[in-house]
Amino acid sequence: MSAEQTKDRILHAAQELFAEKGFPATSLREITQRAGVNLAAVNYHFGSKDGLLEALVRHCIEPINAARMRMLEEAEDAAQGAPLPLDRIIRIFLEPALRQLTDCDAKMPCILSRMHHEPHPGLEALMADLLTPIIRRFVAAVQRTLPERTPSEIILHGHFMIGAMLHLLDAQPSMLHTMSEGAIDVNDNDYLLDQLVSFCSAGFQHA
Amino acid sequence: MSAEQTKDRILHAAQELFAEKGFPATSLREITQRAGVNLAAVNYHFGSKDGLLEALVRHCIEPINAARMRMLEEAEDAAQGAPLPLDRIIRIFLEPALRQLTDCDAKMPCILSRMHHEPHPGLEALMADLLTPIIRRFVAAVQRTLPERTPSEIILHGHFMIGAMLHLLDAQPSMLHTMSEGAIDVNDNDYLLDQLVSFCSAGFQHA
DNA sequence: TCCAGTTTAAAACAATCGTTTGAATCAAAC
DNA sequence: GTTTGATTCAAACGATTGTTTTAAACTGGA
Repeated sequence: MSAEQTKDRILHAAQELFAEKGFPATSLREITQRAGVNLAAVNYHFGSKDGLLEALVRHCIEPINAARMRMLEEAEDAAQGAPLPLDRIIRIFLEPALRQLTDCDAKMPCILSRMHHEPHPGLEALMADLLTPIIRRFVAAVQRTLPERTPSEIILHGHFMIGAMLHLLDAQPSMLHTMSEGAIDVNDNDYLLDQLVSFCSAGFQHA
Repeated sequence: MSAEQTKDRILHAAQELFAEKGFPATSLREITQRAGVNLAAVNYHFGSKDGLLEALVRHCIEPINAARMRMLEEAEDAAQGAPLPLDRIIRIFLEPALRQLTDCDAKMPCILSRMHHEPHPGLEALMADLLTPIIRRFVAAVQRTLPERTPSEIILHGHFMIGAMLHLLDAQPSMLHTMSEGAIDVNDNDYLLDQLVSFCSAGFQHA
């Protein structure tokens, strides 16, 4: 097995287990067993368990943020300087994250929410580093659409939006399913995305 | 020291440490040391570390839910059968939770968010048991105000609202503070509550 | 074929974990 | 003052943790 294959299998197993049980409750033996590699491979390839976590965070977040940046730039280019509709901006922010639910192995709780809520030393700073440029970019876009809003208001509303998104991504679809007595199709990600975009768009524009 | 004092000190120390570092990463030795009690006291009074977690969850959640129930019933009684304004319902749901931020020791990350996101076996079911009656009660109240909404829609919007609330309660005020370059006063809980209520009220009423 | 560098394998490391034990201590009832 | 039950204490238990070590297996270029 090549080195890249080994690293990928470790990352994949770690993503599943961290999402399912959290970082401290997951042992390296569990990860390497599921990945089918030797225990020492984690320390060899990633230096430490903490190193694996940081690599996993980057591995999961960076593609999402890259997609957000690309889609926002394409939309702004196409608009030729005109402000984008608010729901368009919000959808561009939310869709790459929610798409994880569709692309990932079925039923896997999403690692993205776990990364935001895992209280690990240094992780919050790393997440802030990865998210700050994206947030600034989207705040600027919203400000062009809602010029009467202050940046602080937009940031606070974005905070609410991210919270709603993370909670939807979290391992709680069962809660939604049981509470609605099966009426909500938790696998219909297009519907969930539409509803979330509408909810947040209205929230941003509140009187 | 009486037995009740011992249990309270353990609960208090556990609340701080679980909120700060999460459940699996917090050792009983750390808790008992901070509480100033003997290590064996946890197993004596709560049976096990898991038993302590369950007791803490009930200790933290039940007062909030009791306040929600009481305030909603008082408001409905005063309205004499008329539907309550939406923002009134939402404020009654959010305020008892956000008040924790004011009442708790300053700067303490809120345990409420951690409890929702800690992936511990059995904890999700316990949280569902504690929250289900409250949610059903509030869904019924909202449905009287927004009769054109289906229960499923209200539940989904409530899900978004809870996500926004938990993210605000989470240990991320520093993120808000730095992103807004200090313009957002993260200690002004009245302002944060007002904004969250407005955001969610608009979200519930979206076209 | 040989060799240098890389990756894996199994075992052992010290440290820490939750839990249990049994004696010591406490408070109150008789 | 003695007894009884509840509570606290220090110590130790076995198990598991992340990490390191040593040798074996593999890799691709001369």
